[in-house]
Amino acid sequence: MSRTGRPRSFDDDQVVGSALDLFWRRGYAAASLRDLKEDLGVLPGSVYAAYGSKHALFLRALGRYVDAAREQADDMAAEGAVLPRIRALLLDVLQAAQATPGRGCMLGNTAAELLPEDEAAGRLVHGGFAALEDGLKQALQAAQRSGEVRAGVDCGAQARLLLGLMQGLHVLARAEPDPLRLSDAVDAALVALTDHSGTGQKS
Amino acid sequence: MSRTGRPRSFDDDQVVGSALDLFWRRGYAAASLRDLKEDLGVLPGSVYAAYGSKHALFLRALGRYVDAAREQADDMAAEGAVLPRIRALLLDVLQAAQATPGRGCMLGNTAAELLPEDEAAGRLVHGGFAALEDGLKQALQAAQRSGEVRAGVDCGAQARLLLGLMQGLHVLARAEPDPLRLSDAVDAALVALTDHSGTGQKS
DNA sequence: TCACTTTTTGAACGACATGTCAAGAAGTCG
DNA sequence: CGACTTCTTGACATGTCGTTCAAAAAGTGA
Repeated sequence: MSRTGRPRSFDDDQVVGSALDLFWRRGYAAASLRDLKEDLGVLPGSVYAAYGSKHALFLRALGRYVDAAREQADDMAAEGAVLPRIRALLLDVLQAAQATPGRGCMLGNTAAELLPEDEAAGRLVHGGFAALEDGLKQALQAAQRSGEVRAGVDCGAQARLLLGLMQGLHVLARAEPDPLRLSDAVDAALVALTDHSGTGQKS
Repeated sequence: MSRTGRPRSFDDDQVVGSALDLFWRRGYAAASLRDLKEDLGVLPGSVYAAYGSKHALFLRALGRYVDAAREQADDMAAEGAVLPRIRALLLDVLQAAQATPGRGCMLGNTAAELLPEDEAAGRLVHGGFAALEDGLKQALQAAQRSGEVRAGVDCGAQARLLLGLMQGLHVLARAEPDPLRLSDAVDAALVALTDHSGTGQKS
């Protein structure tokens, strides 16, 4: 059935998308609803009528980011070689830091600014991290079955290590004039996963 | 020579220390000077007379944190086994997250909130990260000379990896109800540094 | 066309932020 | 003691924030 009354003048997806962009760049507290008006022409009153509060809009935007992270996590164990894909994922953190500085990861940004006080945001962030960790773990396990990853490796622990490194790179890259300088840390994390028979042994 | 006039009623070190504690817990923007009054009894007017601005006081507090990080970095290559000390350093991140949640690392917090816009803070954070990276690298190189670390290891890259993991753990621990769950990621990063002749090889 | 419903609009509110300032308090030095 | 200097104090200026609200605008359905 159709609703009566004046229709919305803005598109919900566009508003949430622009809100995500704004919160991602500036953080939650530093992004004001008047800034959103600048970006979208939507006045605070309309935001309140549509979403209830600034915090509710933030959770919508964060939820969209988490959905995107979930998709990325699901694509991680796709066909083909896994390790190059994980390598590209981590190097992309550094590339993005160089191309568009000051963004970082919305999950990490939110964790640093609002957790653990903000429980609703905490649930979303935790879900995003859990999805990424699980995606990495599944991908590593698949790679282990195909022989791409050494047999003795604890894929769960390695997934947590890689996720931790990823978040750490987001942070370090902010303070680094040349983020790509950190690239060799990615390779250092990955070489431990592959087989090195006949190398690095005592004579 | 002694100065004339009414003497300060507060101790500079105490104020900077309490400011550090406050900024560390709440972040820069969310910590107001009136909060400092609550903690110390020092009114905003006195803060401005003594330090010039909220931002200047923040830089003083951040500078103190960086000094402490430098000391920690210097202690890293002390005598005795290095890897257990690095392991303890990383596990302590998780322990601290469990014992006193919501603090994280002041360097990472500042990077996430203020960088790269705030250039003065950026220089301090960069210096702190550089000191930690160099401390880890020096420690790993010393451990390599003593045979504790395998010969083929790139200590610079490993230092960046460990620093990245450390910062990442600070972030992940905020969203984790049980931070110690991430402990195995620390060991996963460290086992790659030691010698494993005769293990993990194909039959 | 005309009631009816919903959204938009812009002003306004109260709370709180940083930063300022004049007056009083509390020391030091001749 | 008394002049001088500095610090403290609390009120205040100014601005911005999230949020609310009444009135105008713009649709829908009979």
